Amino acid sequence: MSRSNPRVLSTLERAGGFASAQEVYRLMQREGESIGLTTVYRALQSLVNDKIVDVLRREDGEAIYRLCGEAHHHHLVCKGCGDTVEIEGGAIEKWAKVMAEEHGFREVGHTAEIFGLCIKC
Amino acid sequence: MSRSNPRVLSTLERAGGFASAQEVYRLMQREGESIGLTTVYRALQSLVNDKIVDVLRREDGEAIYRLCGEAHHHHLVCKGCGDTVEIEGGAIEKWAKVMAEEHGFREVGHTAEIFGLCIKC
DNA sequence: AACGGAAATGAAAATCATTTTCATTTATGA
DNA sequence: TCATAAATGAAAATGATTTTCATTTCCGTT
Repeated sequence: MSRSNPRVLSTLERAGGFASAQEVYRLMQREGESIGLTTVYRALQSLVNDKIVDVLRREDGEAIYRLCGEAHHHHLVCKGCGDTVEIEGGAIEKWAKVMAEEHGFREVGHTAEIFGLCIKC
Repeated sequence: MSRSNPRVLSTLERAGGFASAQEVYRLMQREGESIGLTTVYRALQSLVNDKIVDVLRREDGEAIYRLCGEAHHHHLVCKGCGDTVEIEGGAIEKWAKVMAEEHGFREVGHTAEIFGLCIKC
């Protein structure tokens, strides 16, 4: 059931913990690993399901994957270079909770991301 | 030079200020407007260049456009039936601003969504 | 060791948004 | 009126991602 291919995971780690499926694939090719693009996609999806990996979007819409700690957090992403800072989301948690209650929603989750230009860009 | 087709802009407005290129196109078709998909894409790009329109990404990577002036709001989406409630995000705005400043980010935007099960589901 | 079914694999084809090409039409201004 | 630039859109190209499907690998059971 678990298609979380460990070779894909370790390649993603080696990539600095931040790469697209295509990049992971190319990296593995270059390193002589024998793997199919499809398998890379499936492994990444699986890692996302297992919450081992996070998925974001580049400005051009390409999905990028990265290792993710267990703690629930949010991201501050640079539109220019893609640099990412993990940030605290206490305010969001509260906001989501309040809003959901106000409208009678249960089993509530949320997503939140901030993007802008970092100092270097 | 300005390809900011006014018909596209007005359709985007009518769409609630939030739609993908494909959706704008379909909407215009349905309303009997004669326009090509290519032109819709070009018009939207142009509107973005002119800072009349903002571009974001859906979770699936599709680009969605919205009027810059539109009151910025967020969504509370039901996982069961898909019902959506527009909600105020004052807390988020502040949070995003503070976080961005803390890390020296400029030209900051954000996305935030809450999902859960509504009363009916 | 041999068998059988479930899961994993990957090549090739399909999908889908978006971009590019290019021939045609429309607008503009000298 | 003419000439040239800009706009248009159909069709083809692109590129990421998903699906299909035949094959292979694993594993537990005889």
